[in-house]
Amino acid sequence: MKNQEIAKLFNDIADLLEIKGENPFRIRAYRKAAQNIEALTKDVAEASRDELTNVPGIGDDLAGKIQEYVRTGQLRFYEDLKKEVPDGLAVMLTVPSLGPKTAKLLYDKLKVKDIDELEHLAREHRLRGLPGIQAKTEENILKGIEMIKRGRERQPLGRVLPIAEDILRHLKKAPIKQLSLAGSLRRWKDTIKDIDILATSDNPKEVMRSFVHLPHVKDILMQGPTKSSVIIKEDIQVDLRVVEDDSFGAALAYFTGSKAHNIRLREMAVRQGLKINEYGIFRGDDKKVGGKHEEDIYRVLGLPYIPPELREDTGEVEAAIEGRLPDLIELKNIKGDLHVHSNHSDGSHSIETLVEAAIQRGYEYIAITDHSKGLGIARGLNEERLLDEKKEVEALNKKLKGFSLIMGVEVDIRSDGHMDIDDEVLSRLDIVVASIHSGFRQSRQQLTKRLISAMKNPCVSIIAHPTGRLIGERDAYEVDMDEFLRVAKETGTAIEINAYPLRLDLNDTYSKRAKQMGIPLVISTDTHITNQFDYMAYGVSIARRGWLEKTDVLNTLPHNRLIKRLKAKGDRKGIT
DNA sequence: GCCGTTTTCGGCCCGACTGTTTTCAGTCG
Repeated sequence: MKNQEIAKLFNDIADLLEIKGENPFRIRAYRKAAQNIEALTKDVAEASRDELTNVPGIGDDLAGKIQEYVRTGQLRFYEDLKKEVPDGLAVMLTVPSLGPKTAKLLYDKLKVKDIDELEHLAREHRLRGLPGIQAKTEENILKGIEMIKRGRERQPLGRVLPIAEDILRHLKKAPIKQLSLAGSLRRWKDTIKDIDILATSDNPKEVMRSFVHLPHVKDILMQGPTKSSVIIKEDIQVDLRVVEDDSFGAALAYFTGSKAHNIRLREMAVRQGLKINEYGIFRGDDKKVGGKHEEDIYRVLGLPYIPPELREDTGEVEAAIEGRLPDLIELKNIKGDLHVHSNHSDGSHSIETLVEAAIQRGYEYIAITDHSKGLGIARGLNEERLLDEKKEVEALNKKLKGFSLIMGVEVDIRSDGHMDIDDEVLSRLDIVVASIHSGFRQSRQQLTKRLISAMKNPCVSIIAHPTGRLIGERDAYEVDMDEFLRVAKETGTAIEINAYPLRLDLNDTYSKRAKQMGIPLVISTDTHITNQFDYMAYGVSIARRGWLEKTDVLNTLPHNRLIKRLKAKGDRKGIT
């Protein structure tokens, strides 16, 4: 897919236009288009001109630019633009507190065009004296550079959420009435840049004081009467906003975002003679018609409530208008976990212990899917040990009431595309989860071929963590996702949304695409130790962000129907 | 640069905080 590439191109163009001081709405058009292309499930390289202009935010001009880029591998307009704006100047925009105006000023007056030079001049106090720049600005620029060096990239949701919840627990000691996470955390985005918190209080001043004095805080970025920002020890920015109780809903909607979603709502509001801000929704001049509850905003606009996970302006507003919002899957719909490791391979617990933990979580079943022999490091099972495990599972199953163990394996897809366990043995299992654990550096073609050969094996029920990404540690390996999804559909193979916080693989965008194509999905945790069963919430959040409903996910089915579905593939009876 | 139950031209979301200013521009979300 060229989508990411083109999105980056448009964002780069927007940066350059900003430095040039171009019309801000033109700049916004590029950013908007970039964002929509990024979220698009269809490959723009294969889209017709009509299909392109049908994408919101893409008109004739940008469609032409996309086609030029797809056809020639570059864009004349961008190449010309780069000649006008010196190389590397756009990088300066990554410094917090330094925007396009200042970057341009620094270049015009001092010929500064990269961050090292900027740091040097700031240290020598040679920036001050320029219009609008004094000691404090110099200091802030140095602080910003410091932050970049520490690396403020996005962090995995699973790492940030527990920290955020701990901050909430501490904040509750302040005189607070209502308290909520907002921002991308509340939308359950898979990576998080900063933690947004909203509170209501009769004594905002005291809340702000408590906030900046939390034990987590390393540095205070700003502190105002209703809004403060700090950096915590984990190098994450935390923003706290305090409003009155009567504005809680409006503020929550506002701070949950996404920005693009909010802009859509506000545009709708303006057309209806309404105005939305963080204090409420207003008719005409200043008559407040809602804002205490988040639902007010949507109700007054004539829309059904849109869940936070959908608020990305990727079609949810249109769906709301047309009354076709999905009835999103919920954690409580999940009836069992289909990817679980025991101490037969690299898990920490006996199968009995896993069963107890699963029952505690209200599950009806789990699948035992230990590694196959190719994964020596994980004490993977050969055919013989696998069949021994099967006997143990069968014996346990006889003793269990109201709970079922499903006997399976996580079979390694070898580098030549063969399964690491004999087909005859695979066919005797209830479920076969196949995945790639080696040869990540193979070509896109080879990797795609391996996945396809696994899906064409009638014994393989599910492809686990299909792109192999580990957020912040390892990029997804190269797979032709179009081809992968097409074959999944053709063979009736289910695809896993792996809920392990560093994986979250499939991601939200591809989950949505898989759903649209009618491919069955499962949500599994890849549990190696019992408390990892709780990662299911992260998997469900990806599913919700992918617009999935209960009926799109196989492990919402009761045990007998699940087994039928899984067997249907091998019998080539099709999926019902 | 996009877009249209006000519009094919003239609009385009809204406000807090900071620093450098004597009333506001720049940045951010």
